[in-house]
Amino acid sequence: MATREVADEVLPARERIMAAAIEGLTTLDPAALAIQRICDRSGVKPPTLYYHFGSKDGLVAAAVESLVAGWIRQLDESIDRGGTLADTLDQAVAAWQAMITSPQRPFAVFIWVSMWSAESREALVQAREHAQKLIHDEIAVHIGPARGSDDLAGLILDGVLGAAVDYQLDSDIPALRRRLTTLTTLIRLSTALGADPS
Amino acid sequence: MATREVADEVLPARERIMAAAIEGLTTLDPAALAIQRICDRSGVKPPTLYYHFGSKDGLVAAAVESLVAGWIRQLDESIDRGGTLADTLDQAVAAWQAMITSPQRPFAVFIWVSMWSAESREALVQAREHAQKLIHDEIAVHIGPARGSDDLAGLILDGVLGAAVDYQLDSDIPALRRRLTTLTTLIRLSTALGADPS
DNA sequence: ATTATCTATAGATCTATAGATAATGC
DNA sequence: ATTATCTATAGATCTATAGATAATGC
Repeated sequence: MATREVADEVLPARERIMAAAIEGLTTLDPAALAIQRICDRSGVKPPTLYYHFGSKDGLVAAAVESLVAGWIRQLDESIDRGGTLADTLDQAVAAWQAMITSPQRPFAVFIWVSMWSAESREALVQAREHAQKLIHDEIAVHIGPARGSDDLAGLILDGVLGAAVDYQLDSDIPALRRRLTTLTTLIRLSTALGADPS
Repeated sequence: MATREVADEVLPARERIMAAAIEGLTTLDPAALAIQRICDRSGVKPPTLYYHFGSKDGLVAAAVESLVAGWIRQLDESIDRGGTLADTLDQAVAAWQAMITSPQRPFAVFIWVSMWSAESREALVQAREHAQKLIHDEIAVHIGPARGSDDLAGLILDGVLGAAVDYQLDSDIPALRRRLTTLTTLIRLSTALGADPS
């Protein structure tokens, strides 16, 4: 008998399959998503996988949905409401850095799925909107509802996405940190001036 | 006989294969990169492809190298040296928008390859550095060599990358334009203050 | 002689399913 | 009776190559 690699044998098969699919998605190698590999890692035979998820696309969609829910939870928890703007920004940098460098590579999965899986695109659009709203609300706490503050929140998100792509390319943590702090510096600058890009 | 889809029959086989591989890469569907499909589209049999490129990885690496060279040429040509900062930024937005929305989707390929092909990563790192240097030099023309201006150039690139990911997700051209102009507005703001994030 | 291309196929995958069987809940 | 899992396999890929043959350059 092969060793189960991903999940403990006591978990229900459905959850073991999910865990193995998520593990495959986060390795970022499209070939790693093979049904056979997922079955090997979850100690299950293909018919069991198809019984629970219907198809490979169905499994990927379910795994992405689970990942997205986790990201949103993680983002919500990382927001420290009530501090100064400087504190909030420092904590945001720490949270983003942790997400970008974590082994689950949420941003990399986000980017990869946004290009590969039309079926899961809607879930990603909603995750993006949720994240942008979080950032926007946090800015609004400190500078009030300024004109253009929603665009500013979008720009911050883009900067973080870009930094995640860079990190995927060079795996350079000091450079990542510099990119994120450059971003927050610019936010500070911009909000100090009223965040009105016109 | 099947119709040749990608390149005219008079081109040498090697170039027809390259054209088909690039077309496959830019469709962004990993499955579309199959050897058989590339052969069908270039009117060639597999042994001819292997004769010229040795392996699938070799072909992908050659195609990426060709794409990267094209991107760099395109970026170089899009720089209008000698105008005001405002003119330069307007033209940069137009050039970035054109690249992001072009059918060859250079940013999407860039991002996709950066995650998928370890072999081609070095070419992408160099392309990124070249682009950052271009942006940096253009800023330096207008505000002089300021402290932090290289970080600012990196941030601009990240913002463009992030906007490209967003566009991949929602295909929303007005939103893309807004994201890019928000970015250039912030550059204007930042350079007006001396581009010193400290 | 060398360079380029083909016919034909090996051998390893991959997704998915038919049909049998075991476990579970009423 | 229903739910969950298995054995076994179909059928369609996929990458890559052995070996024959045509085209080209000296």
